[in-house]
Amino acid sequence: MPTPRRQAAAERTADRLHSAAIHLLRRLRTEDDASGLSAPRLSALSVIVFGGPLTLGDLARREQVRPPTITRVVRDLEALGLVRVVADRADARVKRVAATPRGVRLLDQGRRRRVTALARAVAALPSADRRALDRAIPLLDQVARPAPPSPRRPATR
Amino acid sequence: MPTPRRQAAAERTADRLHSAAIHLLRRLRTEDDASGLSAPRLSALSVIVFGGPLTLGDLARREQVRPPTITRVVRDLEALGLVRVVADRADARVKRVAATPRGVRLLDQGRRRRVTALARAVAALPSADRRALDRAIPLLDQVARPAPPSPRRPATR
DNA sequence: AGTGGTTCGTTAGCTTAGCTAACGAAACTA
DNA sequence: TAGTTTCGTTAGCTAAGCTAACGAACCACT
Repeated sequence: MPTPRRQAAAERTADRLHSAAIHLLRRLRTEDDASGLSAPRLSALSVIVFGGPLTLGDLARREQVRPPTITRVVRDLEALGLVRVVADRADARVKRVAATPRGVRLLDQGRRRRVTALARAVAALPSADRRALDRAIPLLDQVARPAPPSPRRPATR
Repeated sequence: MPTPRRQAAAERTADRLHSAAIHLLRRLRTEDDASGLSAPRLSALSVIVFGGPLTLGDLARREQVRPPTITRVVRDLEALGLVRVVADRADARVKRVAATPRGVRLLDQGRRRRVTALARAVAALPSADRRALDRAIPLLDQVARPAPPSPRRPATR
């Protein structure tokens, strides 16, 4: 494919991908209700569960939001008994946040529900379509990755 | 494929898709600012541009939001001079919304800017991968769609 | 011709989740 | 010890979603 046409085709793909991602996210969000947690809270909880005890600043960076947003999310999650905030012994400015057993349990159930709804839709596809989807997922992750400094893949652990 | 294994495979696919969608959306969100339009507005404008004149109800369904949300989005897009709302001649209840030339232009420019990074990543893929990705996008939209009443695709125009 | 239900879109008002600006407390530096 | 930086919070704004309630237009059926 000549370069200009290839570029145009890539932009069309990127545009449709953008739209599809928005729609998919909306769809997933409707499943959040069942868990009782909204998407941002679930996402933060997920990071806390898998990321171990984190400072609030780290959590904000991982979630790509500003500190005040994290303050509120953590406050709410704590009020729900899903996380526990403890003072750092070495530095009195920082707070560390960790998941409670209840938080871990709820995350797992919530995620399962979300995935299950999606899985039903996936299972309803003809098998050729399922294979096509399966094959595309690593590509999604790849294009979602921030532009690497070198064209060569830098041995990502 | 036997049903239990098929179900398990679908759950794996759904799980990975869930994760990929989150990553992709985060990545895209960082590019949104350049266009001057928020993601929901851009998405609605895109549907209007490519979907021809639409009723507000149709637009709401396509965007998977409730009517009041669309009322507001369209009002704002109209105030920005990007779309035009006209009365339907046959039915005085409905309104049709179409893109203005400025809307088309802005979508194109905004889209171009916004998806450039993504398009670069897409263009960097081997052509077989690009084809695979392209093929999967309608499937993403399909699994994102709320569960249809019948398993048979109902001849969608 | 009217009457009763249905559909389309809007208005009102609420919630959630993001942001910036400003600030206090703690830590670091010189 | 005095100034600067860092961490998190508070205050207050905006965007974007929702439900409930409603008016206007249409449709069906006497």
